[in-house]
Amino acid sequence: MLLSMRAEVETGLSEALERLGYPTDDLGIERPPDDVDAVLASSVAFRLAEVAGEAPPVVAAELADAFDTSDREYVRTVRTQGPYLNFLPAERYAEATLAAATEDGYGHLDPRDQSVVVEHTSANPTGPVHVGRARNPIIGDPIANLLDYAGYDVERHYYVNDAGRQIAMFTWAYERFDESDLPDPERDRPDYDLVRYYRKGSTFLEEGPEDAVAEAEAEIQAILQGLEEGEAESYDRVSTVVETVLGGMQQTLARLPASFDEFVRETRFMRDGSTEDVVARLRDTEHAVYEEEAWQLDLPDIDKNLVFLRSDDTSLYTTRDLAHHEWKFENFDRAVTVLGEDHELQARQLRSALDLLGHDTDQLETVHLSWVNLPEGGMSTREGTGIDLDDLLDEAIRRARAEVEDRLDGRMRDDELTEADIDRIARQVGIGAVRYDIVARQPTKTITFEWERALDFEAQSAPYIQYVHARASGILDEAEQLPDPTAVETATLDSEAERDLIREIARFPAVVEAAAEGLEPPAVATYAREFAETFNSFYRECPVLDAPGETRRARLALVAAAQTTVANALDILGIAAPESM
RNA sequence: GGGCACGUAGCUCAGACCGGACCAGAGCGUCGGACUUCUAAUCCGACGGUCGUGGGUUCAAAUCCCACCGUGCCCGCCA
Repeated sequence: MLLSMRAEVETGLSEALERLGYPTDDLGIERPPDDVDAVLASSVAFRLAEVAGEAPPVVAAELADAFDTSDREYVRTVRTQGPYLNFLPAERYAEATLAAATEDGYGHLDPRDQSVVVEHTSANPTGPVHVGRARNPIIGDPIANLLDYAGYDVERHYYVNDAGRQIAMFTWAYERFDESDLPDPERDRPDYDLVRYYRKGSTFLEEGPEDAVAEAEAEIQAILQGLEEGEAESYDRVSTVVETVLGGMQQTLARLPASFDEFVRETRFMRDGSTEDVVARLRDTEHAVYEEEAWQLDLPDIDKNLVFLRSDDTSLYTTRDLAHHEWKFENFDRAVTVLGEDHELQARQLRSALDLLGHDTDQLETVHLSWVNLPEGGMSTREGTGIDLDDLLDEAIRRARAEVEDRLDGRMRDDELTEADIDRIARQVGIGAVRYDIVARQPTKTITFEWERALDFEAQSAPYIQYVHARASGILDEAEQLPDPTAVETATLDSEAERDLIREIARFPAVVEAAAEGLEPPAVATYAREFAETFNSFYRECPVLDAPGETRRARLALVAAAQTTVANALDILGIAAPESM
């Protein structure tokens, strides 16, 4: 609803400015501070002061007079407070907000008829997903959700690196070593099973006898060549390892949950000839140079040359990724990629090379994530350092369960939680807490992973927000009959707590719009927390079920609207909204 | 050495892209209060900050520009 109100303010203010002969290019519309009784404000008067030859407050008063509120649906009055213009909402604003927010899809913007592919996670299928990698789906999934809410047709892709050296080495190791040479797997799962070969192979190459290592290198090289030449046998050997490990990784990711519409395999772009085709076209560009027996691109504004064809005529990761992105451009209007910060240079080279090939690279956006480190250092699948995401989730659920059981005695609500409820709550709260801890922070900031903080259920955390949903659900549950939200007297909702809550509900679609625009899930996380605070004040001050007549009806409608809003905000973040906890 | 990012209360962060009611807001921690009232995973209060440092632009700077300091990442015919 805030979006509609803003549109009215924009046209109204433009008209007023025009009438007075002022420029209309900068309306200075902003959100007023919480203690101001307005929904929107403008600071134009500051900038107009010089043109007008008057002090800002004088200009503001002049504008307030010129603003025509007679035909406005949502703007009731314009008031000045010093140099600021404050726009106060009409009762219709509250009515429309309640009506809109009780619809299940509240927060979804109008469809745009534009497709976007969100690629995220894309971790190499070398072993179990660790906590460092988990930042990618935990931010990538909400980015996809956000674009979906913003009206795009979204597809979620996981790009599977099945053609690289790592995978060739893994394949060799898997075939070369025997199970009896390996330690027991940490879990009875295919990715935990196979990663042992990967680690064993990696250690062997570093520490093994010289001639055996040379022999292994030759075998790895042969696998890579086989892939390059399109030999079916090489593809089969590699895919045994890749598909098995990937299957295991998907089980972990599904717990978050993060799911994908398509797993796009890198080898696809070797087999269909598109990588070769890219190479041919790159060679014809004026930036192509042949140096040290390899084809390279001397890209504008990038110091480092990009090698796109090795001296042995094989392609590189980035070459194949170029073919991959040309395919994305053919099939989607926009492409968003969520990558680790170590790919920053590679992403710039990719963009620049795509530009060279004649693509509109404005369609391509990249979100870079900084590392999640342990207090003692980084995480690595190959070295086996780091914490498996499964372990983190298990521990989170275990602690959440202990918490639920602790609270059982002091529980005021007289419902009986079944064993199944306790399981459900532990899972929702435990996993929610892990996700919120990561999604709420700016991706550019390095995270040092600490158990205590990641699993703090009382901080600014998921359970705090989930609790609001449970409280709202509890009230609605007991109310039995819900009022028609379009037929309640919103005027009875006149306390500060009620007005604040309406205001927060109304702002949700605008939050979605801005967060989608900037690809910023943390903005939704912050909103959800602020929303929860506002709801909790309302909850404390305004009894719903025991309120008299029309007040009860109106408050019930308000609680229903709040429940939908918080449920959908959590939905964007990929965090469960518990009915009870 | 070069490129990119980050630096805000003791700790973890929001605010920065788009300067304005911010002489800066949360949470944790510490201290003190509130459960006969729709779930206390809640709420209320107190203590706590030269917004890394220095300069500049502006009527106005946490926010924009420059320099410096500190930290992370990258600078492979790896991915």
